[in-house]
Amino acid sequence: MSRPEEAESEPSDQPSPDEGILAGLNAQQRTAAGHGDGPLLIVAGAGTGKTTTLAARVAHLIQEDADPAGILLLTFTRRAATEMLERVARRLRGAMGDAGERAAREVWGGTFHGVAARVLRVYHAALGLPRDFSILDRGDTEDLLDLCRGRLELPSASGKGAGARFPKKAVCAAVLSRSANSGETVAETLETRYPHLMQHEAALRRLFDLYDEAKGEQNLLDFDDLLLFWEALAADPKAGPALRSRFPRVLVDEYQDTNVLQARLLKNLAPDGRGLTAVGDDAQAIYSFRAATIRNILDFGEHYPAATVLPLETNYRSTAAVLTVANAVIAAAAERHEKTLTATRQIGPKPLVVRCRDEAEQARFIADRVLELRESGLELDKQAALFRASHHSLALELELQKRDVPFKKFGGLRFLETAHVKDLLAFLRLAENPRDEISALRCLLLLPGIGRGRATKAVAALREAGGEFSTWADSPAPSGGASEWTAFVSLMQTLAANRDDLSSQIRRIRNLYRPLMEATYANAAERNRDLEQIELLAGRGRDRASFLADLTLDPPSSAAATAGPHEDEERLTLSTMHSAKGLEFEAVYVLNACQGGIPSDQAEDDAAIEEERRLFYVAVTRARTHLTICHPLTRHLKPRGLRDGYGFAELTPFLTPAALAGCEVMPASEDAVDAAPPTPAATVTAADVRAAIRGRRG
DNA sequence: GGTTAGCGGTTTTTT
DNA sequence: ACCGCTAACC
Repeated sequence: MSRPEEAESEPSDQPSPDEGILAGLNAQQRTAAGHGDGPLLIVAGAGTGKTTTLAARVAHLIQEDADPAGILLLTFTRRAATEMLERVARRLRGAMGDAGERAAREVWGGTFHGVAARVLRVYHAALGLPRDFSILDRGDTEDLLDLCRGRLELPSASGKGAGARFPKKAVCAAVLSRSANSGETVAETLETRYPHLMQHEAALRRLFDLYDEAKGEQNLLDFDDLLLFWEALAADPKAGPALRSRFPRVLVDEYQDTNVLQARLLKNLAPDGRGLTAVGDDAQAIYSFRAATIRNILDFGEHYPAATVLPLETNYRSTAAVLTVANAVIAAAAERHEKTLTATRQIGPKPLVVRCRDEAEQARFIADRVLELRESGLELDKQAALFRASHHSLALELELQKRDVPFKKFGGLRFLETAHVKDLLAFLRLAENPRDEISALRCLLLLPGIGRGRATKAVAALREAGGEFSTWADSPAPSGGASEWTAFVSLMQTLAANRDDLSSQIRRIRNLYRPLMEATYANAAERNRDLEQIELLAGRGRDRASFLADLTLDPPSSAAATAGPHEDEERLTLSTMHSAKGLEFEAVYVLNACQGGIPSDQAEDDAAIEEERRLFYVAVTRARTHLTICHPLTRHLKPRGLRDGYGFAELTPFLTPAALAGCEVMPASEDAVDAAPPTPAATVTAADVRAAIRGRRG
């Protein structure tokens, strides 16, 4: 694709041999990539070639003789790490040939959690941790907490009595995780975020203690443990120095979305900041719900007094027209690092703000426009629809389905979080770690004739037998499901031996599970296809433990993204704004840009509204050329305590007059011009009016 | 005693 | 779609 309108071309990862490893970078990028050993913060605005710069910096370090296996590259997603390391390899190949490419593969790249797991598998012995711990995802954490709550005989979550209500498992997990990630005590977290639960502080702390104990006994670590154990190792007076000399270089991407725990970990990995590089943009901080704090990036200079702070301000992604609107959106933010992004791409259409009658019209409009651009040569792969909450895309999904437009959806309920997928994996996880009681319970409860009572007893028997599944063969089969029980016990014994190829193990599980699934789910055939995907995903010769860990730490974001019958078919992207972080598209459609859509109606205090503003900014800055912001005039409302209904929706306040001045505002159809503004219900009804008309006729 | 079916009240964003 | 409760059923 040629883009003659560009004043400057995007930095390239294929340097010509005479320009050296930093070839193709602009002056600001070159300074950042070539910086020495001191602590470095790169404040990189949206689309300013952050990935290019970071990749060049890693390549530069390796060329300057840093041991690639001593470089940690911490990114927000695994995909970001993979992409970055590919770019490092490309640069190094130019400078060092094949040896350079091999060096790039030695870098330890991944998410904080992924790298933590890898570090702990290597250094487990230093902490007296077993090497083969299993990793709990969010759902597992909740289930185990729930189990512990039962053991403590705490009041249940939905008791009818008004005062006695104990928080639900999801809330308990949120409190615990927030406290771990923010560095606050449980009491502080309750006070600041959950004041209505303060009466339960003592009970919650007992619950969390028991949960920790259970994890210890069952050889489990949750997401937060991965970071906490890594931090403990780094902070240790004996092990810490060894870890530091093993990894003298640490580079962190998306630094604005790190939390107190992660900052503490980094401080322990590089106490004076030597070898530390952080890259981020305070204007794109959108993860405070995960305890991320913008203070990390704003206070970098105070945490590391020797720090150099370098900005990247030349935007290579978006046209000037798009950037004008983006700059106006973020200019209204309450607190921010002042920086001005300048565009290199001058020519492009004005962003559109489209008034739609309702969500259905919004869906039709977007589908029309996607196909129109597709006709003019812009592939579906280069277009994306972005929304605040996963369910906002429902109407659009229906419309696309109707018109046979292929799409893949990111964000929201994950493939791995669906019941049938979790069921299948529970068998594998139990075989891998027979002490894992959550997985054991899940498997047992699937079997006919086994409910809570028998399942609990079977788990206890397994524990006492030291994880030998043969102990189950001796106990009597339940009356209602003798054959299933026998098949299950023999399956577990086979899996425990771990002699078959992983995909044949999954095949065996599916054979047992399929009839059970057919009895439970109406759409068993569809679900069975998902399970086939897992079998394919497992591939050949895959190690079971690492397969399970990878799946937990880097879950496939959608079933369609994993594979499917038309794997390489081009598809439109549907994504939550959160999941679109770091990506770019030629054409972006923002859905539900209305009050209650973005900002979400869940956002209440000023800080939350500011974060919604940054989220909207993230969405807008994903667009390279075509930006279409849709605003339905009526919206499905579900206010607390009221019945469902439709209400008038105002345009998002984030499109300030200054931002709107850069846009072309248009209705999607004639209908969309005159939708009713908020009007109180009239005292007369249509029937009254008809009666009056009749009366007037005499 | 223990399992299963049915019902009513919730569901932002994610490693 | 999911959780937790209640009431029928073995």
